[in-house]
Amino acid sequence: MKTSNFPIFTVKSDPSDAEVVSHKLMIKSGMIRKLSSGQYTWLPLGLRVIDKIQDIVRNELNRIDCREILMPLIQPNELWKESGRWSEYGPELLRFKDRHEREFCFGPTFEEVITDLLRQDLSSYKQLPINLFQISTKFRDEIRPRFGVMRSREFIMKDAYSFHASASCLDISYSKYMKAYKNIFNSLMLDFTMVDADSGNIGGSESHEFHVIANTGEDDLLLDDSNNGMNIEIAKEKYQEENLEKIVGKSGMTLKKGIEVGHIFKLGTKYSKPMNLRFTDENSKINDVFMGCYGIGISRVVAAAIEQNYDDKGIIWPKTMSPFQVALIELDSKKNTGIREYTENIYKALKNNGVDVIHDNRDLKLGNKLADWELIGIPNILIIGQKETENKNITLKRRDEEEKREVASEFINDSSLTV
RNA sequence: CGGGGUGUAGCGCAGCUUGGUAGCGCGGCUGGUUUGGGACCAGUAGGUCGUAGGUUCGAAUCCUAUCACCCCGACCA
Repeated sequence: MKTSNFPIFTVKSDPSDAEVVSHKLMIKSGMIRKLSSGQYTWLPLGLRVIDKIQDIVRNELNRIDCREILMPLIQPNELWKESGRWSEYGPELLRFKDRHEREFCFGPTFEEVITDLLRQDLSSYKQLPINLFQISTKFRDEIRPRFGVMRSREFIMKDAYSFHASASCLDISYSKYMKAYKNIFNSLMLDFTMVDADSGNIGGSESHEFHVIANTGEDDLLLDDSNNGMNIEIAKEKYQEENLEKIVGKSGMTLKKGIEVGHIFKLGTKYSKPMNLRFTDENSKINDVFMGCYGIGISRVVAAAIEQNYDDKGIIWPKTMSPFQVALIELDSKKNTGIREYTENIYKALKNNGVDVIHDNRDLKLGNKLADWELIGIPNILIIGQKETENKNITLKRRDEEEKREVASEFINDSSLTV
């Protein structure tokens, strides 16, 4: 990839309407632009980060044999009436009529649609378990969207659903997802915790939340020294206490702020029963299907990762979700074709090595280019100008190091440049 | 929905109190000099001052309405 055909839209000044650091940095680095409140366009740079996260999520879900599907964004109200949520779900559910006066809603979550899907094709216990997921844009008409993509109305979510012949099978699957989620957030290199949670609007018997720990988080968590614990609603119930300070005293644990990036639920038969999703078991008996559902806020993960990894220069990406592994800066190439040739060779060699590299061939000064790539947060910056071309070496500036250093051109084979 | 705030050039802002026909920084474009941490000089383009109405000889400025956006709260994955 070269900057000549990969638009870089960095800006110098802080956007006037951004409050939290992730929102500011996502705008400044040119990852997103606002369309209207709670709705953002993902630019090429931002979308690369989304893609990196999705790759990791897909990989882990494939490992537990969860298969990908894609469901429509707009859903007919009949299904929601069947489940009872047409009346239960608040104004967050954006409803509208089509030209035939049929009522629809924008999908905030997909239990109804997938339950309907499965009841058409599921009949026997021999087909179970079934695990499906999708990654798609969801819409929730938030009371107050805020903090950029942290709490937006349109957002990208991975939602998975599992279907089982019994509660014990659901339990087994639930722990598989729990493990997969831990793998996902470990792969994303985030400081996170899993806590006992309230199942809220989605419903069901048991649920756990995954939080990225960050001071700017909107959720209160009660955690012990190893960051195990529960969300604050559960804590209030458990300790029969509303006052947060008293809860801390009673529990001996600490209050921390978290950004909820994942939530897993044991739904049981909450949807299968009212919507008649049933199967015939080995004794020819008809039973309700046991279900689980498992969400990850992909777009929110991006913001959460930044809240946890930045400095005064900009973002510091965990390498697994960085839009690029290497920014290759070419200097002064106008006056000396040897520089261009040497840089081009390094670029090609990096690509041949499978390094995810962006070649900055813009006609800008070193300071401008460094500032851009440090703002964007690329882990490795390689600089090539007159000096390096003559010495046949490269200057390396790591995002997490203060000083630049000269390395031999063979450095392009270094394993630290790949994920 | 309640409270607070902001809308002026692509971005960030000043001007508004005290009405006289719009300015600064950054960015853009052209030319030149530069070039290893956000260069300099010269020139140039770009704005129905959120929108609508009103007051006035005259409105970015005063009045009314309205819309959008941000913050706090209630709510929520």
